[in-house]
Amino acid sequence: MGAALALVGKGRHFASLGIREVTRQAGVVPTSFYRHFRNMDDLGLQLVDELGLVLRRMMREARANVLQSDKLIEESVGIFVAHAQANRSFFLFMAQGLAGESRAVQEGIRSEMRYFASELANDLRRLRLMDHLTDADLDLTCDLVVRTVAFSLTDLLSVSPDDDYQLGQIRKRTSRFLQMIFVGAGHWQSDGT
Amino acid sequence: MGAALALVGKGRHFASLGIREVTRQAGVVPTSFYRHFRNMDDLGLQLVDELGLVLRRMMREARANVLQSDKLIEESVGIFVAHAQANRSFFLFMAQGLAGESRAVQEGIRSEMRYFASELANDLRRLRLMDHLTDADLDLTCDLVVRTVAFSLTDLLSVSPDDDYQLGQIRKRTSRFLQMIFVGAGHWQSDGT
DNA sequence: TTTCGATGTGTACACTTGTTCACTAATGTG
DNA sequence: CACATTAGTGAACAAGTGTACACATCGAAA
Repeated sequence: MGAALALVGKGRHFASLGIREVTRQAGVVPTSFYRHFRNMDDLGLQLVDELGLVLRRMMREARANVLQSDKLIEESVGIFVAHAQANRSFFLFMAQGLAGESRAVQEGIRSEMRYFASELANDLRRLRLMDHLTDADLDLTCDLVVRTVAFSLTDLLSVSPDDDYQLGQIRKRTSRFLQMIFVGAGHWQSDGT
Repeated sequence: MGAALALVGKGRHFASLGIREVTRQAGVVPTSFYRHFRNMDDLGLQLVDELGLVLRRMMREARANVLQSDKLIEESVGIFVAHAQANRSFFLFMAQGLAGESRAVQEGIRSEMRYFASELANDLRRLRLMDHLTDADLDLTCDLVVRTVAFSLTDLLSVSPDDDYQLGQIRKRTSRFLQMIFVGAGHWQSDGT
């Protein structure tokens, strides 16, 4: 799994990786692959599981740091960007998987995003922000937020990991997106604007 | 190019296609490939160019039909979904390319999206909607709109092309997203919040 | 009608690929 | 200690891969 991630991190697309290639990168003979996975799709699925852990770690850190801040959004986006940097290959894999060729991986990643969105909704409910929204509309908002952040992965991962200026731009732009969404949610009348 | 698209339409990922595979699908001998393209990346780039034409056609149709409607958003989303259905493989290719393995294709698709966003901004300016926004903030809004619609491709293309119920759900959800964004833009003060 | 440029063909070569099978080394449990 | 499980090995095979080169076909311009 580490080898596959490493190749993805080097710019390859997961769908184009082969068994031999992965085992070569892992410094192991091709047949060893079958001790752990049935095929590449299987490997992909297990990567999705690990991705879930990474996302949960990120969420925990966000919850710990964000509450005491008055700039919820900037702080959260900052943490997201930091994690995306620290786990570049994982997030690259995630971005690829959304339109990947394995239906199962695709569904796995979507499901992680749904979970993330629902946790976000819970947090907002707990903080009594957006109290005027129905549950359905709060879910809608959180889904949109998560999508927007996820899309920013494609920006994030296409710039050099140490181009601090561009990174800052992306952080700022993503924060503005979220601000605009929350302004919209703040003025949203739950019965058709 | 048609053969490559056909394979993508069948669920394959563009990054995993090989020259021989494509020529086989095209009913032509492998060496013929080199009469038209230097390699697969080259083919990808030419596909992006054609994708540009498809998008422009869509934009034209949207402009023709949307002006006389009071439901700008629903109408536009409807046209988008219809085109995505009619050119499934093209849009599949677009969704894949955003996180694809060819940097050039990636940049090409982004650039199409930028163009699309800027045209949208022009239209909104011409219609004198969102007149209170600075140019920069209008661009921001349109970028967010285009991203949101683009992301909905991953929903759209993962359901069966003739599951009308799901299709309707996606159309409705995407419309709500855009409504929320425009409510946000409508209440946006161009100097912070 | 000849000539030319674009497209397609057939053969060939050196690799790479997924998967199989029987075998060996390491690991931790009774 | 012995034993069972797990992980890794090496050789083998049929099939597929990218690419090179010389040759054939065809439509249009001369």
